[in-house]
Amino acid sequence: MDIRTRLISTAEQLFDRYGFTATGMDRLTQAAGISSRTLYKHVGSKNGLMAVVLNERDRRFHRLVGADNIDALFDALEIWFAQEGARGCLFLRAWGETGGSVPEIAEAMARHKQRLRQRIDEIVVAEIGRRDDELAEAILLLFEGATHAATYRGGAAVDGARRAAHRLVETARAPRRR
Amino acid sequence: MDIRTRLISTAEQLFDRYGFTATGMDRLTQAAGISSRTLYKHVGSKNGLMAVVLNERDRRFHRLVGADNIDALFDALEIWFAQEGARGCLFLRAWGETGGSVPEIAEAMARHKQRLRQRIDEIVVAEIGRRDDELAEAILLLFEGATHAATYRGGAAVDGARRAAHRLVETARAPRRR
DNA sequence: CCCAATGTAAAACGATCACTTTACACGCGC
DNA sequence: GCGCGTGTAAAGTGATCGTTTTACATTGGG
Repeated sequence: MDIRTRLISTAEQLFDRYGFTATGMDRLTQAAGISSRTLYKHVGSKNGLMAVVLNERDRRFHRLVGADNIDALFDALEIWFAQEGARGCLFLRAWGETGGSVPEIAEAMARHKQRLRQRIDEIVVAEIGRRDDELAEAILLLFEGATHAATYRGGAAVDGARRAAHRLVETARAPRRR
Repeated sequence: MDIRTRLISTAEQLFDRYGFTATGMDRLTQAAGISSRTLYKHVGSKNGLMAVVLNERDRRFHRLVGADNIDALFDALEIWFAQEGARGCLFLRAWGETGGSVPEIAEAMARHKQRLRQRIDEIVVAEIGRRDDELAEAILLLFEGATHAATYRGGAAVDGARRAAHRLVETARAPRRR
């Protein structure tokens, strides 16, 4: 495995499991099996590494969340949690741990959330045949909610989100009685 | 103001703004205007302080989220964010930063989430006149989603969650067509 | 064949970490 | 009026932080 890839995926795992600030560079270099000199040649700094980890995770995330219907969206989330565990959104966690004051990290998180919203917009169009901002916002909130509630409620949170999303899609499809 | 109260509310602010691990004890004692000796007499350790902060926040949170209808629930969230800003759930953040391995903190977060769910159960009963686990779960997810999405979408996230919750309540009130 | 690139190991950098200790000041109850 | 509880200030604990440096190995291409 490429040394940079190994570094990034090791860092992602340690950051996710133990937190960003709590994960020291020594622990990281040791786990990745590289010297600290090499690490700094590759990513410049700890903040740089965090940003690289987040951007790589974003790509991986959007490769997984690729289909265009509600079920596929929440299935992807369920698979993600089954594979890696649920400890909340890593982007928000990085942003929170750095007080939002590291530009590269704040930008990585903003980009990720913006892309997620776009993905959901596309799913909404595929589901009901037109744009619906209110519905998309609701699905985003359910997705975000499931991401975080899954840390303490497990996979049931994803089920609940999927069911609620379906109900909302139904009411959006049917002509509103009002 | 009582010295202990001042310590706890100062700590809560710093932890929330800059992160738990990133906030050092020196910065904390200086901001609270107390000696480190006094701090350790009161809360024993940094983890102890974190747990105390969380439990105190839980009390304050449930004092605010006291009413028993959907609007009041999300109004409370909106007020909370207006007063203190939105940086995600502090309980989940503490749990994540400590890797879930500090019992006092893990318990504080579990208690908080359990009480939140109970609160929502009561609101559901008040709204539709009977228990409805699926609806309660959905509202919890919307609440959790709004809490986290508000960090990057602002108050609009709370509006969206409230509207979605209302729609779900409507469909739960009406006899299900199926 | 040698140079440049890329890696390692290990020590050192000053700063900061959570926490303890020493020494001293005040106020209140018995 | 003395002791005790509660506070401060400040130095010191050893460990660990992120990062840089020094010195040396390996390797592939011109």
